[in-house]
Amino acid sequence: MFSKTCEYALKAMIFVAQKSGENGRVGIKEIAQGTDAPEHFIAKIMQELSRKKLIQSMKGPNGGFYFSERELNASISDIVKAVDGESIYTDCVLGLKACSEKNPCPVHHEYKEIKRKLIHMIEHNTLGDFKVKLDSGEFFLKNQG
Amino acid sequence: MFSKTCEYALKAMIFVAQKSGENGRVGIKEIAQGTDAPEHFIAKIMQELSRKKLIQSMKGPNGGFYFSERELNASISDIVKAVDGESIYTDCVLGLKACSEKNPCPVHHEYKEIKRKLIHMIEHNTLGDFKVKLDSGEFFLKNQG
DNA sequence: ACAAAAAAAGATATTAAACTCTTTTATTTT
DNA sequence: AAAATAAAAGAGTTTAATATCTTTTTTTGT
Ligand code: FES
Ligand code: FES
Repeated sequence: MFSKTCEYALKAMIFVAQKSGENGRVGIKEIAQGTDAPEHFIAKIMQELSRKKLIQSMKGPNGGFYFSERELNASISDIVKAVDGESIYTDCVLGLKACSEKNPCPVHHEYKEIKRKLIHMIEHNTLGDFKVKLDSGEFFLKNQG
Repeated sequence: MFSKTCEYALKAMIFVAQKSGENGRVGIKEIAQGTDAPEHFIAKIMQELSRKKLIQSMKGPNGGFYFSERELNASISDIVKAVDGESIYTDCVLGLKACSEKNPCPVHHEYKEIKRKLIHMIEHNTLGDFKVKLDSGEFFLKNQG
């Protein structure tokens, strides 16, 4: 569904949302550890997200990534768009140039319902929401073991 | 959602399902044309599907691909499994090793509903069903123009 | 039997995604 | 000011997906 890069991005953002707060910033090493992602790769991704103002960063000792309130209101969808572009909105299941009513593929009418729910899911979950969810301990960002 | 290879496979299979029948077999060139796919690439894919008994093929003059009744009962899901494997069943939205109740990611509970519908969609649409659909002229396997 | 047609098979090439390594810049602490 | 820390930036590598090209085998029609 999403690119691997995007999966890493989402996990990292959710991880930082949970970890950061009063206590301060979260470093790349900690993010990589906490989400089972390759350190240098996730660093690149965070760099990009930072450039796009979806997260704050600070260099130097005690530096790292963190959120201001504003950014905690960003939805999964905002991150997905930043990394994978609009494809989830425009892709046709069978790979037609665009998913549309004018040139529908044979599964279009069944898929559009699903797509609606998919989009609802990513647009109505903010990073802030996940912070609460993860604190409950019922959800994970990496496999146990 | 599906790999490009899988999209090609699906379109090709649906195309042949529609075209074949009393009139006979459908050649690779015609399939490539009719689905906007690279000829040599789709040839490879059909080869594999034929080896997996999801479609029949015949070499030589008037040769090509065709279905027997049995194969027209195959679902989208059968083709997806043959090409992309089980990933649609097992993938976690955030890329955890597996999508499961035991190690759920933060979007799992919302996603599993969607996934259920997705799986229903691919399991309850047979190639035969598409034949009818496409004959109606309301659906397309490639972009117009 | 021979030539033509068409898929099967094998081998190779291209491209894009995923990942790594090295150097630079900003910030803080001493 | 100097040293240490950590992200930013740049460059490079690896791997997997996508695509093409060439040869072989099977079948049919003459
Ligand atoms: S046109 Fe194919 S999913 Fe909408
Ligand atoms: S565990 Fe992530 S979607 Fe099910």
